[in-house]
Amino acid sequence: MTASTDFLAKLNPSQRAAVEHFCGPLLVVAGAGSGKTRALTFRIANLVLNHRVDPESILAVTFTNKAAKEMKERIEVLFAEQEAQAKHGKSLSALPEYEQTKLRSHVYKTVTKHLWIGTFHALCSRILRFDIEKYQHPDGYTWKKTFSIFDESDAQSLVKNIVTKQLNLDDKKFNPRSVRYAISNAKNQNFTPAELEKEQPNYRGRMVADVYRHYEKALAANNSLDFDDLIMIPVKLFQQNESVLGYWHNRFRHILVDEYQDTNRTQYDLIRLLTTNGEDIQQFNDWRNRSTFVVGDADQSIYSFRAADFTILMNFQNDFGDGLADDDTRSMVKLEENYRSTSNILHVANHIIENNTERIDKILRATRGEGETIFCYKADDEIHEADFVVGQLRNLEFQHPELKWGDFAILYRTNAQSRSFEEILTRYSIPYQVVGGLRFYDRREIKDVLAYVRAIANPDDTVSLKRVINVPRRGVGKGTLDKLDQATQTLGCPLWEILRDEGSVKTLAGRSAKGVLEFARIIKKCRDRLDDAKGSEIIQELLEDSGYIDALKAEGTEEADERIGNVQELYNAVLQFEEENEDSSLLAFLANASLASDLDNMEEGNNRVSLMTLHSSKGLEFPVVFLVGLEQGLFPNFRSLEDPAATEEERRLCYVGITRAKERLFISYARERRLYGHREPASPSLFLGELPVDYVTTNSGLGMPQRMTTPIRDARSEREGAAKPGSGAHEFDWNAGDIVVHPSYGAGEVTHIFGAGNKICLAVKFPNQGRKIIDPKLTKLQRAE
DNA sequence: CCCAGTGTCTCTTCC
DNA sequence: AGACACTGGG
Repeated sequence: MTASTDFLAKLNPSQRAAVEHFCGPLLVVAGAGSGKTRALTFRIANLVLNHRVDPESILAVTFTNKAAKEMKERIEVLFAEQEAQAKHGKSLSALPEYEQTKLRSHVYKTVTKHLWIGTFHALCSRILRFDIEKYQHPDGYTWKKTFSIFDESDAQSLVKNIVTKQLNLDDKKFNPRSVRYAISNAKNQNFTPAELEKEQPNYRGRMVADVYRHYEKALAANNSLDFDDLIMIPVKLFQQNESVLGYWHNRFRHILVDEYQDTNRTQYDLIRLLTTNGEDIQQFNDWRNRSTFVVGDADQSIYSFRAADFTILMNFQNDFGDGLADDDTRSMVKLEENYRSTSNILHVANHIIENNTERIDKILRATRGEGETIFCYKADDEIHEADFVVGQLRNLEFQHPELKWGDFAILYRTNAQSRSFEEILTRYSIPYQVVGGLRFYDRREIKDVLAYVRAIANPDDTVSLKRVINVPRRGVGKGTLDKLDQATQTLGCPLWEILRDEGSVKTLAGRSAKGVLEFARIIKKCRDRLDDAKGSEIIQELLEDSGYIDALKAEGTEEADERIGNVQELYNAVLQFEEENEDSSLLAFLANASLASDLDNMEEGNNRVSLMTLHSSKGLEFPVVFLVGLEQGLFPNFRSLEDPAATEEERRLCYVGITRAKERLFISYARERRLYGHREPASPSLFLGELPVDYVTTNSGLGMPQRMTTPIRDARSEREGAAKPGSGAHEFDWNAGDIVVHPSYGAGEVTHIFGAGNKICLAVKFPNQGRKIIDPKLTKLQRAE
């Protein structure tokens, strides 16, 4: 392959600086629509083409599987283009189709196949397939390569069982869901049960830690991991085993992380360990042939509910970087040109996000024309709202021949809001796709079949065995299951150890023994073929043998037919997986299925209106966006109303939604909405009051939403006064531990200092408000003694 | 052991 | 309104 720089000419200067930065740390602060995916893909291409980096030593972390797939695709095209120029002196598209295919498959074999691109979860599960057997849990548990990945409902029923059955706790006080959430949170911060207990030294903390301990034991007994383990266990393994860490550290010399503002503590630890080989981050400076390149935007941090912490991004300069101010630093680049949206849309977005106090200074410059104004619609109820949206949709599609159904998106805060839109879209026969909600892999029949497969691949997976031991009905009821359970507890062995032994089953199960033995026979038979048969063959056999399909056929209902169809689709997915993947084992397929999100199925070019939550929409863009349900309690969600930090996250979510739009943006809300089957009055969202009046047209005059007076507003007016040049941060020399007084939050303690020079930001902990990030240039802080 | 009928809770957001 | 867990009669 010939070295080439002409593809870099397509980049703007800051993009180019980011892409061409070779070794060392780099933070790319990339606003919405500033071409960060482009920077990432071009960077990978540049590393391989111009710096001769071995594709195997590149690790790129994306936020979704879909993004990973797209990135591989784009890199493949980029390389094929280079080769087409070098070999044929023509552009790729000018070549005959068979030449194109040939080139692309060559690129696949030599480059893209060897790149590790994926989500934290997918990449970590790959690492674990190599190394999990070397991991030692502090309580002595170990795992095998055949581990299962439990989904959220598996995890929750495990927790419920521990709370109610094993520890006899009151499940009102220790609601399994919130306990599970607390455990997940602990794992996302790389806390062991003991560390969690230390963090919360009270009765509840002790109890949750105890559940956590039992939960770990149960996972180990099933040779299973939950989602959080996929990341935490590699981290703990790296911390305890130098040679394992050394291997991966040497292998991954160029690390790229997208959406860095949404990483949590454990994910950060992983990146840090891989970069420094376990050396203290402050001491580490051996960047020869190595880079750690992260891209993010603190204004788009929307995952704090799964322990994402955007101060990790703000700390990058101190952690990995040179810690110098913007003008001098060599470890930060800002992408501030927005290529996506009209300037009207951008203005509205910028205006909204300015209401947040927790942010770093960033300008998003428009590169496009003004465009249309934003339209804000007040509806009577959610049906009327859907009528409005679909009416606009049809109008625009009719009037603008260039607009296709696939160019429209309806974005909402909660999945439950999709229904009213679906009904009306169906009525007008407009094709649509709902992204999210019930995942394909979460359907009952799919989970059943996958439970069979998991049980076959992982003999210790008792949870899966129990799920399907009586599916279809084999006369194995609760009584029998209890007896089997008891036996496993007494013997301390997995369920399968009992099932495999005919004598034991006959003794324990009595009349049900026949069904249990039949089940055991099926599992065993399929398991025996694991080594020599293809996964698809085993599944086919399983579906016949188990009578699963026959039982559905016998039902004869429309619902059962649909389930049969879904199972068929699953089978097709296995076939496709085997075709597309190097490692096409059932284990690999299962991992893929566990980590698949509904977004991954979303197809572009199938020309359907997209319906999805704001969270799912991150990273996407649409010519026309409808942002719906802007009501207090819905968006911002009622759980965040009391907490200013949570409200700010909702506002970032709103910012994400607005910045998805390229040409047109519609915002809507209803006066009344159905909730739990009852009509409830609704009031306009706080965010409506923050829209810049001159940029918005409405159907009801703009007096409507009352502006809320909150401390946040006060902080803003403060800011306008203070943001003059001259009033600098140089006056003060800030230190961690300083006590300051904030105009609206009162006294607090400085805990961190971000940035340097006149670009300094402070993290201040207020007794009642929690931690805030404050720019002392914008908000006057008084120093207290 | 299985089914049908009743009661309970829920709507954050996702890998 | 709808999904899901629990209970009691067959």
